[in-house]
Amino acid sequence: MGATKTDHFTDQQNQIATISKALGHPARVSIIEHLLKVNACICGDIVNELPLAQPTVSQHLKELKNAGLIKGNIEGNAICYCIDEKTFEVLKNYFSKIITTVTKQNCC
Amino acid sequence: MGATKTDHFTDQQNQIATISKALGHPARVSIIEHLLKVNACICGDIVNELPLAQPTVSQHLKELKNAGLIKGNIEGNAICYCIDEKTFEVLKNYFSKIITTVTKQNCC
DNA sequence: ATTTAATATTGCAATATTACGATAATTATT
DNA sequence: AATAATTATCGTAATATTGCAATATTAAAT
Repeated sequence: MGATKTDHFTDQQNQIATISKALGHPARVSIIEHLLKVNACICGDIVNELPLAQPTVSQHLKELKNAGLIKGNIEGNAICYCIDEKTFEVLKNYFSKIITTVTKQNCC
Repeated sequence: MGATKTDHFTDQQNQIATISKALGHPARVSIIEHLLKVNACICGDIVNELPLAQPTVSQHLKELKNAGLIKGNIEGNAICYCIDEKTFEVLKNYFSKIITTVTKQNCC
């Protein structure tokens, strides 16, 4: 089959999975790091930075945006993309909770 | 094509992507949460908890293990799986760094 | 109104993932 | 040694992802 039965899982589980999935490709991690490096938000020169064609980069940006990891503001005919910390905080808080819960218990 | 050119990205970018990808499926997030819930580490009753067949669960466990998110200890004829905090800490620290870097800069 | 520049969309091929039935492997119990 | 219990692997079908050329869209500049 191959159908992912999202309806069998909680909203939070699906949310964490969706965000994580968006970060599950090195090109998208690389885009995030580039947006971080250029201090202010940047637009289309991500294409020049990555070894990928323009449509491919555009597609990756779309996925990051859908996951809420970046936001894009139209500036003239260019689009200014930048990181959306809120979504990263969701992940960070989730993992923090896991870590503190685990260390309290004795395992294997 | 569809080939993911991992060699074009840094080791850290590939590492973050690999770990994130493993968490990029609600079933695997659900497995992590179940391991967390049952306090001590648990073995095969994950199959009973999830709406998935035994081979599917086994496959998901394998991916979580390959990503370093869980570890499995043989206990008799069963296998005791538990969370490996170290890998979650890698993610947490990475996202923490992103968050602090972003909030320092003014964006869009 | 054309042209130019920047980004998105479409269409398609290659590959990867997901899921599960059937079966194998491993170990404990009888 | 045979059986039962537990987990892994194989094979395979359905679906999703990745990547890019070609093309469309959008907005500024001429």
